[in-house]
Amino acid sequence: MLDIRFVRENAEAVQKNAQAKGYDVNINELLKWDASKRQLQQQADMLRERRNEMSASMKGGKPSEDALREAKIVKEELNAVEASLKEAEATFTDLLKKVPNMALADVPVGATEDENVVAKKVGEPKHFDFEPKSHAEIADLRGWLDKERAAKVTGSRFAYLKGDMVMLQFALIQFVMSKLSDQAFIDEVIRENNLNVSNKPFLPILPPFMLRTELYDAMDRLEPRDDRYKIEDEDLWLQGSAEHVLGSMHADEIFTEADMPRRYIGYATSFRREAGTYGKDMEGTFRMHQFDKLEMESLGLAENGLEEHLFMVAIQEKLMQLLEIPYQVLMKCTADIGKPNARGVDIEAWLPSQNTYRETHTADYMTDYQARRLKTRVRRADGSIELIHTNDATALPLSRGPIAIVENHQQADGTVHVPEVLRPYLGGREIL
RNA sequence: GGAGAGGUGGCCGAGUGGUUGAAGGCGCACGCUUGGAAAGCGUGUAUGCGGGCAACCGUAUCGCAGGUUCGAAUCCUGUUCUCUCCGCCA
Repeated sequence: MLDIRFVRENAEAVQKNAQAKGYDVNINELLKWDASKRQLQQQADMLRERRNEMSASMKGGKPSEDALREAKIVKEELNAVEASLKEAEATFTDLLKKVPNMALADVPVGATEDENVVAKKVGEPKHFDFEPKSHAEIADLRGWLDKERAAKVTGSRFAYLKGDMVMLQFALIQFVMSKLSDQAFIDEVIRENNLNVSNKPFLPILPPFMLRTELYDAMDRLEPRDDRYKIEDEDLWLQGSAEHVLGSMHADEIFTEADMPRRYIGYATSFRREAGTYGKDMEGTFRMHQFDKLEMESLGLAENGLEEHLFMVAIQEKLMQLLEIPYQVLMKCTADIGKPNARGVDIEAWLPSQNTYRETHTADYMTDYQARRLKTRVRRADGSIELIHTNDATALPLSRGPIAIVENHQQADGTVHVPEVLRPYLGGREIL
C-alpha cells in the first residue's frame, strides 16, 4: 500500500503510474474519500473528547439527570459518526489498496510483457552436433518422470520425479544453501559487482507452507485468488512462493537499525493453480501446480533497498554462471513488474529444445509498499521509526533450474554432464 | 478432538468499572557523583491517526472482533494464539 500523504501530494503522478502499470484506479475518488474520512475522524475525535470530559466529571458521585441525559445524546451522536467513519475508512482503504506501487524511473514503460527490455545476455548457447532433446524427452528416456500416474492421483500438472532427477534437485538445494550462507561467496559477489551492500550472509529457512488470509493480503500477493489454493474450513492458503511466508514473518515488528538487513534463503514447495494457463507448457515439468523453489528475501533500510535488489540479481547471475547455463537478463516493463513492485528483473535461461530463453528467475523490489501493511519497521539510531524496504528474488527454481541443466548439459546418448560445482553434492559423479 | 489456565509497554510484572497509556522492577539513554569504574542519586524512555513551524494538543490502542455502560485493560459474547493434562499421531 502507498502512503496516502504521498498520494495527496503526487496525485497526478500516482494516477499516471497506475495507468502505465495497467491498473484501473481513480485517484480523485480516493482523495475524496480521504477527505471525508478525515473530516469524520475529526468529528469523532471531538465527540470522544466531549464524552471523556463528561464521564470524567461524573466519576465518584451520582451524576445528575441532566448530565446523564446529555451524555447519552453525545453517545448517540458518536455512534452515528463512528458508523459513517467506519464505512468511509473501509471504502478508503479498499481504494488505497488498489493503487499500485510507484515504478522507479529506470523501469521501461510498456503495455505488455513483450516490451520488457533485454539488459544483457551471458553465456553462448551451446552448439550441439546432434538434435538436442527437450527435458521431457530426456526424463522420459531416463525414467526420471512419471506424469501419467501423477495424473491418476492428483490430476494434470503434477509429477512423480524419480531417480537421478531427485538426486539433482537435492544437490541443487545443498549447493544454493551452502553458497548463500557462505561469507566468502557473499564477499565475492559484492566485490565482483562493485556493490555497496552489507556482506551479511543469508540465513537458511525452512518455512511453513501455509499462511493466513490477512498476511497474504498484506504482502499483496493474494490476488488473483483463483491462482491460489485455499485450505477448506481454515483461514489458510498454500503459499505460492517462499516470499509469501518469509516476507510476512516479521509483520508488526520493529527492528533495530543495527539488525538490518535481515537476509533469508528459504526453501519451500510452492503451489499455484495456474489459472488461465490451460494448454500452455504442458510438456515435462516446466509449469506445475507444485514446484520447489529456493527464494531469497531481504528486509532492510530504505536507502539500501535498490542496491540490495541489484545484489540479489548479481547472486542469481553468479549461480547461473556457476551452473554453466546461458541466460539473459530482462528489465521488466511497467506492465509486467507487478502491483507491489517498484522495479523487477527477470532472468531467462536458454532452453535448447525451444531454441529460446524462458523465465527461470525473478527479482522484486517493493520499496516500503509491502512493509506499510505488514507494519514491519525499523528504529533508527536517532530514535525515529520508519518502514523497512522489502526485496525478494528467486535463488533457484527447482524444476526450471533442473530443466535448464538437463537441456544445456545433455549428451547425445541422453546422459547429462554434471556442472563441476554440483559434483561434491552428487558423490563426485560427472555424469547423470 | 476433550478439560483447564493464560495473552498488559523492549523484557518481567501489578492492575476486576472512573485522572490507568497503564504501578513497581529490569533494560536502555542522558546528567550528577568518581582519579576511573561499579554502586548510588536524578531525569527520560510505546505505537498509529488528526491538528500545529514548533513546544505541544486531541484521539485511539492492554491478542483480535463485537456487546453492556455516562465511562471498560477491568463485565458479557465470539474468535485466535500460548501453556498444562487427556486422547490421537510422523
